[in-house]
Amino acid sequence: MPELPEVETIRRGLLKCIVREKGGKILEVRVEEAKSFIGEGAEIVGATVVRLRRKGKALILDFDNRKSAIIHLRMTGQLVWVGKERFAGGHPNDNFIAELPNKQTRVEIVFENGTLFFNDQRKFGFIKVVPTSEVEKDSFIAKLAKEPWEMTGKELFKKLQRHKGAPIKSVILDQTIICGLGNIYADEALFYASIHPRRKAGSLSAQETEKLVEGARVVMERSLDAGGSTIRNYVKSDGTKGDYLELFAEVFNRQGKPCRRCGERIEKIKVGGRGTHFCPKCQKE
DNA sequence: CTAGGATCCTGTCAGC
DNA sequence: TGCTGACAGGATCCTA
Repeated sequence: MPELPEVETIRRGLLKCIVREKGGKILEVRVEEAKSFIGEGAEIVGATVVRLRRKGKALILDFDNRKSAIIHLRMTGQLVWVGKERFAGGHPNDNFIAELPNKQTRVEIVFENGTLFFNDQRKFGFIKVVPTSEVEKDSFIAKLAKEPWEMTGKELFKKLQRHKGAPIKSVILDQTIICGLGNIYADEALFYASIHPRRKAGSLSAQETEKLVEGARVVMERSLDAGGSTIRNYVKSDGTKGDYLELFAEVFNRQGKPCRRCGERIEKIKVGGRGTHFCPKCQKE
């Protein structure tokens, strides 16, 4: 579930918790689910986090011993820091505020000043320890395309021609084409650009493609602004769950509700096996 | 090479 | 109250 803005929000939040002296050294790594941790926990015991990076939806912890941890949350992963303060991000469920560890806790990284919990209901996510020099060679990282802020409309337009028969929604979900969008922001970006999600990628004009890249930037920035504060509120709260989607989503999860641009009812269909939300009037096929 | 579907896994919700 | 099937903010693997 977590897409680029959620991962970036986690990165910013964890900067204050685990980098250098903030979290201190790692004392112990507890792996509760073997498939959630690739490598040996012992490789990072005694190490300190010196840098937190993000590549698309992947979070990268660089340690002071030439090792790095690549973390991918996939659908239901979440990271919860429990120290003096509590900070949580990723898949929004009750684990944000629940007692930890619990049934969904897959890995615990115990620092001197707190513990980082990696929870993941569906076990699709993972933490992978590799030499820092090998991060860029990782099979997933190496294939990542540019993020929308670095990509021009022209570049995307050119890439679309190689997948001209596929629905545009499916194409922009492919991280090797454009990096960072997931199911929410793909729908939101298409709405922004007034493009029907089932349109063949090859049918988009250069101008539409330009608008689509712009939309990707805008909707993710909007979420970044909303997400950061909402997650803080979420954690600080007494247990009330705020739906931060409501703060920025125009179409996602709004099926049956009126389009904020034209009043038409938002529809939900299936595209490439994924639930897809759009306005039939603003986004003509 | 591309496009599309199945698959990994657990949990929740709607409908009977 | 069970049971069943659909679905879930991701990515990869397999097949045609």
